[in-house]
Amino acid sequence: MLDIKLIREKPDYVTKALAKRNYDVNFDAFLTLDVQRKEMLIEVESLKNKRNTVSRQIPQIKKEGGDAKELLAQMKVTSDQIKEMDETLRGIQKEIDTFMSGLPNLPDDDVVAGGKENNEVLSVYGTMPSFDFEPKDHVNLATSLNLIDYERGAKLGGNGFWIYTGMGAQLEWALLNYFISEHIKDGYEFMLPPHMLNYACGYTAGQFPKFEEDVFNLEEGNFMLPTSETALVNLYRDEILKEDDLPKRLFAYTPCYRREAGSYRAEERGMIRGHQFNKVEMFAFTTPEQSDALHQELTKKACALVEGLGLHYQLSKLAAGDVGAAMASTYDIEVYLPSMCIYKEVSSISNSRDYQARRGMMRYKNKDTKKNDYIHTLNGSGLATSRILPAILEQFQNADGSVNVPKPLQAFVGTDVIKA
RNA sequence: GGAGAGAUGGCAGAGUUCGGUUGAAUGCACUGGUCUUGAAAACCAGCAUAGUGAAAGCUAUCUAGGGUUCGAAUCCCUAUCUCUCCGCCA
Repeated sequence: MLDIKLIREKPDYVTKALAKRNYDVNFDAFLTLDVQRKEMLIEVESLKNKRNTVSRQIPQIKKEGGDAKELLAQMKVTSDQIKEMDETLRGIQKEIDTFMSGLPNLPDDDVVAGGKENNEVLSVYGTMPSFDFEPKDHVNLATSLNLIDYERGAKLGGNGFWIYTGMGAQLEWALLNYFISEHIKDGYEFMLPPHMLNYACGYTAGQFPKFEEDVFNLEEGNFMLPTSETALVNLYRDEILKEDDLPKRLFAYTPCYRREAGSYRAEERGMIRGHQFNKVEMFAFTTPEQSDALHQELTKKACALVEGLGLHYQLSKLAAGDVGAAMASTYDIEVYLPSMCIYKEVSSISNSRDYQARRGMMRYKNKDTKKNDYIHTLNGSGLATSRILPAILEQFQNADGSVNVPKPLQAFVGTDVIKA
């Protein structure tokens, strides 16, 4: 949610900032409505004041044996008037809320305009792997090494599901263990949240109402979380934290459930895009002053994890149009997939600033001003194992079809090379 | 799944029987002050959120949403959540 005051005071500034996302808005009608709301509000409030004042006098009049009949009749009229106006006002308020909740976050000043094509590669780690043999793709490798059972996965869950089997499951689990133990080492608090969340969680995260179609909804009204960010961001919804409690550094492991309706499955074979994948997610709650530093910290952590595995990757800063609606700034870590000759996202590290905090009323008591200010929320994958595993298979494959196990995983897996 | 109890400020906890200046007693926590070499204790003062206004103030909020009433924390309906007992169960 954007600050409505900012829209009132500097509508052109907001329009311009959103234009960087290729998002067109005109605030004229909205501002008219906003003024209308305010005028009406002042009117009802004065009516309510009248009602309250008179109501308070009535017991006194009765006590003195006076006749309040006429007053009561008058107040009945006033009361009905109030009810009617409140109704209209509710309608206007709802219209305003709907409009406000649909607006995406303002990109930071240093985020460049435009879409994906304007993403900027900041750094590259390692060298592009080269093979003196014909390298296989991860589907081929995962199948021939019996790491993943795609067919039976589809039999069980349908298209977009797979089964980690044997060493594949061990490898996946080893990745999770590696990430988790690194985060614990860094002093982040480990959370295992519910996988089914209520509507308010999706709203606060900024996914609802716009992206309701992207998640699996349950009959009970809850939905399956598309990322643990959706759970973590709601931890302190409707709460006021102490400034000394910030920043809070957390991480969670959950599977992520996504519809991925009408997506690129055909061209993205294997486990690049599924309805369920594993991810360890980092999350931070900070004061506005701390959030830039935390953004750097989370990014560094995510990079360190990929580097620890020895994978060749690049770090990009996203252009405004590629940044998620709830975010102000995002770095992507993209790992190289030889079979597709592309860099594929394994981590997105974003600063939402106060956008999510406004939606979820998350504040902290400012020590200096004694006022309640909105906190800043940041999130970053650390990391999506289901995207990392294909990269490991493809980047570390040998001519004989075996795959070298990255050092940090060897203890968990119990071997340094996976053979058929 | 069945039966019952409950939800009040940062926390605890009155108020709900019998609707009337109750945005809400009291305690704790927190903030400032007095005292003290310093601290503790004691004492004094302050301390919910949001909207609106230059301010005084006004309006709303006692889980949420409806209703009754001149007036609702208090009465009625619905939803959500929590707890207890029974049943079932990893």
